[in-house]
Amino acid sequence: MRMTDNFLEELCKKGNIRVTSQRKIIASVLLKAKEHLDVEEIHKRAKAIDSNVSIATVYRTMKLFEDNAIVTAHNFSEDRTYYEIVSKEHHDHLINIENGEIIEFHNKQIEELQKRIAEKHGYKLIGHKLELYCIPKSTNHN
Amino acid sequence: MRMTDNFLEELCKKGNIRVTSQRKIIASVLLKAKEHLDVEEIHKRAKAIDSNVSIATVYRTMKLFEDNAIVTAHNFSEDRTYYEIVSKEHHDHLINIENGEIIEFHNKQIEELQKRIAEKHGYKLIGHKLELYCIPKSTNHN
DNA sequence: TTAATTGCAAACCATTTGCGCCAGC
DNA sequence: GCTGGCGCAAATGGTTTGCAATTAA
Repeated sequence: MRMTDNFLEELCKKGNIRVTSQRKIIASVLLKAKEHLDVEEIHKRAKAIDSNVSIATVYRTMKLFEDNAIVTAHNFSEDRTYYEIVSKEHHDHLINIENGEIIEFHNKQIEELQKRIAEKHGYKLIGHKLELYCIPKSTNHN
Repeated sequence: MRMTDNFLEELCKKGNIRVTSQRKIIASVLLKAKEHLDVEEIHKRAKAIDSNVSIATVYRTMKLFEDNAIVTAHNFSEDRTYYEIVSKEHHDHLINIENGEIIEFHNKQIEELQKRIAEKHGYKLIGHKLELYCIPKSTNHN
C-alpha cells in the first residue's frame, strides 16, 4: 500500500472500518513523526492533540494499522515495540548502539543476495529483517 | 568464547560465579538441544532431570549465560525469547513462516556487504541480525 | 563461615480484553 | 438504529525480584 494523506479513507473501503477522530489523530501523529515511535510516545502525542485518546485505543489502532500494512513494527529494544509508518520504499536499519540512533539504508545487492540464499535452500523469500549494530568509526573502542 | 563441555568452569574463573547443580543441568539441556529453546521448554527439560529447578532460576541462568556470551537470545515470535547456545561459527536464520522451522545459514558475501554499508555511513559494524522469512518454493501462494 | 544462589510467591509492565456507553454511517 | 469503536479498569502472561533458606567454596 502507498502512503497518502488519506490512507484512512482507503482503509475504510477495505472493510467495516470507521474513520474515527481517534484514528485520524493517531494517523496524523504517525505522519508527522519521522522517527520510530513506541505506543507510549504515540499516546503522549495523541493526547496533546485531544486528551480523549486512551492508550488502549492506541494499541488497538496500531494493530489495525499493522494488519493493514500502514505501519511496520520493530523490536529493536526487546521489551518495547516501535512503529514506523510504511514509506514509499523498503529499507533496513543501522543502529548506533552508543545512543540508539537509527539510520535507514537500502542496498540492492543485499536484497538480491537474500533472495538467492532463500532459493538455494528451496524457499521463496517473503520478507526479511536486517539490522546492523554499530558504533561511530571515530569512537575507538577497538 | 568457544563452546566447550566445561564452559561452566571457564565461566567461574571470570567472576564470583559458582558451579551449581542447577546451572550444570541447564547447561546440559542447552548442549543437548540443537534447536532454539524458550525458557518454558528449557525449564521443562531441566525439571525432567531434576524437578528441583525453578523457572526463576532458568530465567536468571539464561541472563547469566547471555551476559557471558554462552547463549544468544532471539525474538523470532515477538512475545517469547528463544535461546541458542553459541556455536563455533556465526550464522543467520531463515524462517519458514508456514511452520516456524528455522534453518541456519552463513554467507560471507552478505557479511562483507554489511561491513561495507556500515563503513559507508561512518560506522563500525559490531553485530547484526538477519532473518529471512520464507515459504517453501513448492508452495505456490504466489 | 559467608556470600552467592535458589525457590517461592508477589511484583512488574507491556499489551490485551470484557463491558457498558458512545458515535460513525 | 445498528454496529463498530472507545474509555476504563481488570486480566494476561512473560519476566523480574524480595526474601528467607540453602549451598558452593
